[in-house]
Amino acid sequence: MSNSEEFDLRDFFPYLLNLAAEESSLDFQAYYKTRYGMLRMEWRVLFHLGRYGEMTATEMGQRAKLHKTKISRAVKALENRRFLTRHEMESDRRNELLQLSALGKAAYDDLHELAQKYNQSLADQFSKKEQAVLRSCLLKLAKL
Amino acid sequence: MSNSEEFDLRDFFPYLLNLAAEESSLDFQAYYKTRYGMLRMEWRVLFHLGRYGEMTATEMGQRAKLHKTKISRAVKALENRRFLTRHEMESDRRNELLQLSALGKAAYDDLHELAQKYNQSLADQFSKKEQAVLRSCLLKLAKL
DNA sequence: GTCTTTTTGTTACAAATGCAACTGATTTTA
DNA sequence: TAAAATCAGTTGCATTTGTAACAAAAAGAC
Repeated sequence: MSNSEEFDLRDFFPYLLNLAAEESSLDFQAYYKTRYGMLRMEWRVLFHLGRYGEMTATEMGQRAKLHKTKISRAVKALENRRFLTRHEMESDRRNELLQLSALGKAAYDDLHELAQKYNQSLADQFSKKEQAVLRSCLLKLAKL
Repeated sequence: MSNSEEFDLRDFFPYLLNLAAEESSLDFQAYYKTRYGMLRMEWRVLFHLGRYGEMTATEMGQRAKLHKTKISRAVKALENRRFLTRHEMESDRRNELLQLSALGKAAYDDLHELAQKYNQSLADQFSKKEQAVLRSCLLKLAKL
């Protein structure tokens, strides 16, 4: 029925990508979760604000391809924990400018630095050449 | 504050992997979802049984690194839809041998073939060399 | 001007997941 | 062999997510 030459899950890129994504996120996730009580979306929002400066939720949604409900909830959670503040824009009161508080910036700096080290430890498994190929393939697959 | 040489989300492998995994799964996911009403876990369980033959839930859990509750629920759903049957093992009545029904096998054959084509279309974006590097990096990252 | 449409962001409800407690079967220990 | 520990699998509950309906503000039609 199923001979050993057959197409295997280990050959199926979506499967491999999912496993690799989960596995490679675990330790970092554990850090921001236990240290700052953040969820993945909250970490992403924090990162975007820390990295690219203040912006509105819609702007972030376009940049990061995140749905507005995800952002809305992450922003609320971050606001409750005093990591960011919102400022209604006078030009259009539907828009809110999001920006990190000092607390948020401190968390960003810490996580940013850790992310960099963490990433390096992942990359160190591979040669420079492999890293470059991997990165460019992932960018293509992610349609970035 | 944040200069443009700074470490970016696009350099962060866990992030890239997550996006690539999501994006690359979308179309295939849509197929088994609309065609067979399956969830991701159900497709994985179906695939394992179709590809590797009958086995117990625990065996599958080890093979696929899936938690037993996920398997339990996926098995129940597949059983309800008549895609598989269970057989209590006489040697140890805690164990249940899972095997695909004819219906399940048909679904597996269809999805297996599609997965292969789908995978090929993903792979076609890259050179043979790149494909090999990508695959080996992902296997390492996934700790397989 | 006011009526309709679009846009920003929130909320409500259903589905999916993770974790821990549970049942029933088997093995170990004393 | 009786009590305790272990193991396979299930269920319940709390958390997270996805979808769609929603309210408020702004823009456009007329």
